[in-house]
Amino acid sequence: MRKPTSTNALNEKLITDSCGMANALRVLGGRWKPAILCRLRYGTMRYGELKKSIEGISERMLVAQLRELENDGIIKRMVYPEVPPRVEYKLTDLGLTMQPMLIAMSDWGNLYRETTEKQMVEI
Amino acid sequence: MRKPTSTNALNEKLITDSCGMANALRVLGGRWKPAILCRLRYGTMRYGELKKSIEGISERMLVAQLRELENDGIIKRMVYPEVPPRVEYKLTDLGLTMQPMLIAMSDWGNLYRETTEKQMVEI
DNA sequence: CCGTATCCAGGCCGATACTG
DNA sequence: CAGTATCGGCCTGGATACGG
Repeated sequence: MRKPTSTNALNEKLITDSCGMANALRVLGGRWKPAILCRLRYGTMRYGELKKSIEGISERMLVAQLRELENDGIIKRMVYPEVPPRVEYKLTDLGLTMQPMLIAMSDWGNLYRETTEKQMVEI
Repeated sequence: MRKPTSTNALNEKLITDSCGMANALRVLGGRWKPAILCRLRYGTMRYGELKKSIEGISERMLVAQLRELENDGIIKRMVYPEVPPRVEYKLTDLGLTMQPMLIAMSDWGNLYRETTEKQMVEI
């Protein structure tokens, strides 16, 4: 960046990359979205299963984060007209394309924790 | 996840992965951190260069995000005792290990934008 | 079982002014 | 040039109670 031969090309790449990262962060950056996405990587789950599986989450936030992921096209919500009601969530095809990114983030996050000895609380 | 043979092993993996992602998000999740990290990927930059390069950022936020990245061990701040003062920022070795993750995020974010036709503003 | 509705606290972040 | 200091709005997210 000090003395680039082609400033315009580099600037375009910077913008593209920054926007890409910002896009990714906007979609998966939420207090509980990592936990939700991790769980749905292994298959379909019901609302109640998610709630029980994610310790500490409130119903308000679970619904809110699920709705955002749904609106962003990452997960699909399937309602079965039964009594008692059943609602299942699964990744969409677009959601499945996140896998390499999610693995890269998980790997680096774990490397970071091991390197710095800082530990996180969230599940 | 519906009927796992070994619930404990899966739960541990879920926790590890979620914590990893949460760690990663805590470190690089900030309004301007994508922009900063993208720029430092290409080499050392001065404070003023960063400020000029990142459109719309205020000095307060630039300093704040730089300090957080520094405290998290991602970037190094180098002060040269000259007049006028000169301060340079660069990625640490730990910061360099983020590259695969950053690329994965940038790639997916761009794929997401192309797929959904949603566009972002941030640089 | 699967959610909504309401209230509210804390922190993120922008704008502005000032300094070694 | 490279920052600090201060104020204030807004949005995220937590707690709690209620509904189909």
